[in-house]
Amino acid sequence: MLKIFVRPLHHPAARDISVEGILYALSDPVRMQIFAEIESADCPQICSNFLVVAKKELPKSTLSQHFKILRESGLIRSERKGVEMHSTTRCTELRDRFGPMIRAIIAAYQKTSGQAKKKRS
Amino acid sequence: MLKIFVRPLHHPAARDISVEGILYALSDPVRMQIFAEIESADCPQICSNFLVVAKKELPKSTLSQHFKILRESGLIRSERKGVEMHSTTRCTELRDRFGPMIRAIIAAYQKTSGQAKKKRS
DNA sequence: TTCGTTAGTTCATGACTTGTGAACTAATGG
DNA sequence: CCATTAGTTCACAAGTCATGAACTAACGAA
Repeated sequence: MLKIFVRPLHHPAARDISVEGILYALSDPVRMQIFAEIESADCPQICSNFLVVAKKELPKSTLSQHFKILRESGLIRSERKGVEMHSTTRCTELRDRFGPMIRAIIAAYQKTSGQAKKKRS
Repeated sequence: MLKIFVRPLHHPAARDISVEGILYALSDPVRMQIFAEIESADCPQICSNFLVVAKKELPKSTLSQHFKILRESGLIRSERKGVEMHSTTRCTELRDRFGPMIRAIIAAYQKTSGQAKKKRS
């Protein structure tokens, strides 16, 4: 049968990473948590996607989408390692392009998470 | 007839402002532009909503929604001044709660805006 | 007072997005 | 070659967003 299912794993070039795209990616609590975990585990940290997340009671397809959005926003770089997927933050490129923004976001998130009573909308 | 149409103009308390809500609000290019304009026009700057925006070729209802999202995320404070609406950034509260995050986002946005070739999704 | 204008909100709805189960791929280990 | 693990893709229901139409609310002029 030989269906060719190349799955390209697209990562944007550094110059194509936008502030808006990053903010959008991190505006979801699940993605923020995932990214903060990868980021704070000593940059650049390599980890299996679904071990990092410890399933979080979310379906695989949902997590797969979240990782895709993080990847395509330029925040993480993913590589297939055998049957697993490993992700690292693109922290050097991100710092070069956006200065202290990412660090400031993670710091603010870690300082305030779990204490807001309301959410948007 | 005397319909009472109180329109409350809700602003969240500082402790209820979340990082995710702010990132979501600023992940839209129109809102980012509006906020950057208010913010960079010397904090806290008071300005008529629709003059700041100079209509941007968007319908009023759309802009009204964008201002509402900025307001309810906690980024701006709005006040009715006669027939106009005036907004200021809540920069002191935001700095107290989130440190340099907002400034870092605006700086990164101003440094890179207009140069990304692709956008999210 | 009433009319007109300006500034903005609310509502309804159609278009787009997002989350998820089901079915799939792809690598590895018996 | 079958089973298992890890993850992706697809389809579609449910939710969110953008916008025109209709409205409010303040003010100025006659």
